[in-house]
Amino acid sequence: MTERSVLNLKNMVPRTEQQYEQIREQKRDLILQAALELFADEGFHSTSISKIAKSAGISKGLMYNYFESKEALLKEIVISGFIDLTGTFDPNHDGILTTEELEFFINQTFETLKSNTKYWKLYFAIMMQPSVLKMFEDDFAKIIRSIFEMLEEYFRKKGYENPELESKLFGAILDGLAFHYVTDPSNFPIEEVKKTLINRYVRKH
Amino acid sequence: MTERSVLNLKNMVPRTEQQYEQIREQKRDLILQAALELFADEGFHSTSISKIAKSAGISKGLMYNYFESKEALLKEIVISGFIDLTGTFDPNHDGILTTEELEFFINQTFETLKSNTKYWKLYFAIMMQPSVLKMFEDDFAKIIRSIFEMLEEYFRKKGYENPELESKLFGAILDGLAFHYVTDPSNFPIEEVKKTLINRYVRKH
DNA sequence: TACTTTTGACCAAACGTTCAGTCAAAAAAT
DNA sequence: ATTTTTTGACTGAACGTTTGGTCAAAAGTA
Repeated sequence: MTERSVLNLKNMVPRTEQQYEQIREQKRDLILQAALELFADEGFHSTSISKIAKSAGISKGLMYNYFESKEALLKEIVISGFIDLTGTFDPNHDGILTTEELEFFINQTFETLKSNTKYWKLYFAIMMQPSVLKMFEDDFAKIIRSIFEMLEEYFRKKGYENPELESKLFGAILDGLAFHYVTDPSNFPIEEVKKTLINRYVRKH
Repeated sequence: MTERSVLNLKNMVPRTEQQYEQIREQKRDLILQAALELFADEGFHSTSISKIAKSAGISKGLMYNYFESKEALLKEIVISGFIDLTGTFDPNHDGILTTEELEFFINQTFETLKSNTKYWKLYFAIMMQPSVLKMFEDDFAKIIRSIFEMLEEYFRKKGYENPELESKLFGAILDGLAFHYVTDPSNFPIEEVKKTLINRYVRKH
């Protein structure tokens, strides 16, 4: 105590920075979680800042201590989620997709589909709204393009007749399955579908 | 004019009513078209009644002469569009899907995808918002269920190992392709994908 | 005149955002 | 040990704006 006061003559801090930082981070996560849930369930425009604040157990005003705006809040949720989602593709970042990596990616995708359904919902909703999508497409485009290039190369290596077509078909199938799953999870045989997909694209050829 | 008044003795406002009706119908279609376009591009909540009115070339107040509310307007667009879309499935309404009918349905689906992209966009956006979807799910559920039942029966008849799984996979693939097409039509090889799909599901087995 | 159609000013409600001020907690001074 | 000072998380009333919806009046048509 006396030590500190000697050491911190200039820096007069009532609560330690660490403490503040910890409180802030926890609360930030709380807000992000509440916002994701509401954005996914009710849509971006139908979800008011007040509703998010209430769901996170804080005041409306405090929201603006943590996030610059409602848009900035959405942006952080969507972009960080997208990076999480696509991060399991080509995990060693060598630009080449092996059979094992593709199987791993499919497995991971279905795993996040179950564990993070809310994010997938939000993602699909955003992809359908050009006025909102503009906020993200720069961030998305690069990642998506590189994924499709690697997929194409994978199918070429595997001897498919039309690799470009096959890569787009594969992407569409994966998104279609995800779409149907989030629309009605209880009636979708996700495990069997996953097996079928792996059999069709990984084991064969 | 004198001619007309002679011809219409009993009906005090006869031919005029016809004219009015025709004008009304035309204007209604104009509004529906403008609204579909805006709802699809900007989203339901971001599209104001004023914007639709301006786009249709009429006043805001007149909108309420043609539609009870903004919600009723959306409802009519979505439901009538959905009926149009699914009407080409089992066209003779005998509850049984033939090979030719399935091929016809796939062709029709891809045709509407190209000619009615805006509707598909709106449909996907709505499917992702439970709070909005509630307005429609009663109307959708019956149709969707019957389609999947017929698909399942089709695959059973064709000798597929797991018809239920296969029908859900087929539905997901079709929606996935539609989703990717409306997201970026210019980069999607829709014709080749259609051929591949028909080859895979109609010609084989 | 009798009618329908059309307009845009108007309303209450809800929105995102701001901000003056409160508070508990901890450091510093006593 | 006690008191004072300093901090930033936190609140909610208030703001300007936009919204879906209404309505009296004007315009058009017979």
